[in-house]
Amino acid sequence: MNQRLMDVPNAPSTRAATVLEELRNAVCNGQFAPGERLHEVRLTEQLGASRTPVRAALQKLASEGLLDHAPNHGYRMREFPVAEIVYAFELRAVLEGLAARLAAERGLSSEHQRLLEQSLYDGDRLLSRGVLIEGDRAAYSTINTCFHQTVHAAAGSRMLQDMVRLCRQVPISSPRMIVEFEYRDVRRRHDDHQRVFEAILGREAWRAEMLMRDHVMYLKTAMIRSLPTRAAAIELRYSPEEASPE
Amino acid sequence: MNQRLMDVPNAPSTRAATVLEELRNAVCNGQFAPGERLHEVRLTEQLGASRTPVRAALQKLASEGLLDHAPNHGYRMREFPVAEIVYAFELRAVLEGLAARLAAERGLSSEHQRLLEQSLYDGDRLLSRGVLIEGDRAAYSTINTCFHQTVHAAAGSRMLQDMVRLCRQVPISSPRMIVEFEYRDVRRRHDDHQRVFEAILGREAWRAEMLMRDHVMYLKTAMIRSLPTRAAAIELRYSPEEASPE
DNA sequence: TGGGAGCATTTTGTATACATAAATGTTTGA
DNA sequence: TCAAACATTTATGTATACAAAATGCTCCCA
Repeated sequence: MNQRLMDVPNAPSTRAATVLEELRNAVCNGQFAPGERLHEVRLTEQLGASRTPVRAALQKLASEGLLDHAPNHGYRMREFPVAEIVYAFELRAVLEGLAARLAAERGLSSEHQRLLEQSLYDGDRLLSRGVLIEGDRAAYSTINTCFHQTVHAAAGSRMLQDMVRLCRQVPISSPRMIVEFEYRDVRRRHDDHQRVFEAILGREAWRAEMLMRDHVMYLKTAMIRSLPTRAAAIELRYSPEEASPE
Repeated sequence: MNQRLMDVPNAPSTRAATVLEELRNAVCNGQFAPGERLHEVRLTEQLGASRTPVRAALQKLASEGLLDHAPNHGYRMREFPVAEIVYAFELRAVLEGLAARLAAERGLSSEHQRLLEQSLYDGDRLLSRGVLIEGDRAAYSTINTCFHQTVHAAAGSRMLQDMVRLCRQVPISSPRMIVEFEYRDVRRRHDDHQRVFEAILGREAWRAEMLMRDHVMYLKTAMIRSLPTRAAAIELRYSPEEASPE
């Protein structure tokens, strides 16, 4: 049986959870400039809760890598240079590649298989018209998320799931990254999904890994293509700093 | 110049930092049984601080994945089945592989190159006797850590470094994993380092990734070999659960 | 005997007062 | 005019009191 079917979806029971959710949204949507300080008392007024839950939220976000914290100096918004955003995609690529491989090695549960087939079917239907219309963007995003999350779940490692989540919540700060959404592009991504699914189902571990990895790398290149200024692209030709390690 | 050379090494300035350090050690060394509850007040007495810093430490450890937390139900020690520990090695393998590739793509700073050469030189010296003596274990551990951390730093991604750190602090609970420490074994690992370094220095990105990845996978197999009971090994022939995803 | 309602206890969540450290601004001396 | 030291302000760290939720227990009743 499906446990927890009747749960109220994500009703934050405690004030700490509410505050955390609001703060995370604010942080991820670029409400704070890089390096900006987040004063506890100011947030207190802004969020309508005492310092305790606010501090809890700040600590959590800091440990997720979104904020910086120095003892007795409070929290600051982290800076996310373009290079770090690109690295997040590289990380996702190897992590999701690993997830696909593990899923192939373990095999799919019937429920996971059903979910994957469902999302492939929905994608087929969406693309069957040959053109994309208003609202398809959100619909495909849902389908896409379902496919990926199911693969992560099928890999069976909580740590892996957590890490992918961390990669995905990196604030795409400056250039409000708009991933391309032309028919050809979505078609390509959907075909990728199809192949990954076949590889997992056929227990072709190595192939599943490579396909998924390249699938995410494709997103990376799309993101880089969408960078508005040439300056951002130049920022990517980083060179190693002479800073001392660790 | 080397900045921060005269720092007192890791003197935890605040009580919260002290408590966090102590609690993390306790948790990682298996002081708590899987599923055991960690009462705030009890820890308060045990650690000699009020609930505030204790709670902060608990929250941090929970967000690192070492503890579980349910609102109004407190914190519990997480369970780490053998499979999850093996997954941690798989994760390390792909993450450190990525680190080696990025280091090769970016190129080494002179300081990073120096550190890598130093650790290789030290390893050579340690192994030149042809046998291992008392104390070599700790010495090689230091050398090994230096090599790996330098590669991570050379990759230039903080998120990557954080994730590797998470992988490395998984509590090796049940079978107090003793990695083999025979001469042949250490020799092999040292040779791996040598090759990885050459690949990075020669900007052979793909080769660096594969070599590092396999280097860590070798550790994984050594760990599995060292599992005491056959029961643990059987535990690895996991099959997908029929649980509902997400 | 079994089950459940209701109270007591325990434990966590929240607010807040106080302590302490940083940052700021001002005064004073050369 | 500048700088160093002191005083003031501000912000974070810590402790604790109170509120609310969960747990466990007793006792009653069918």
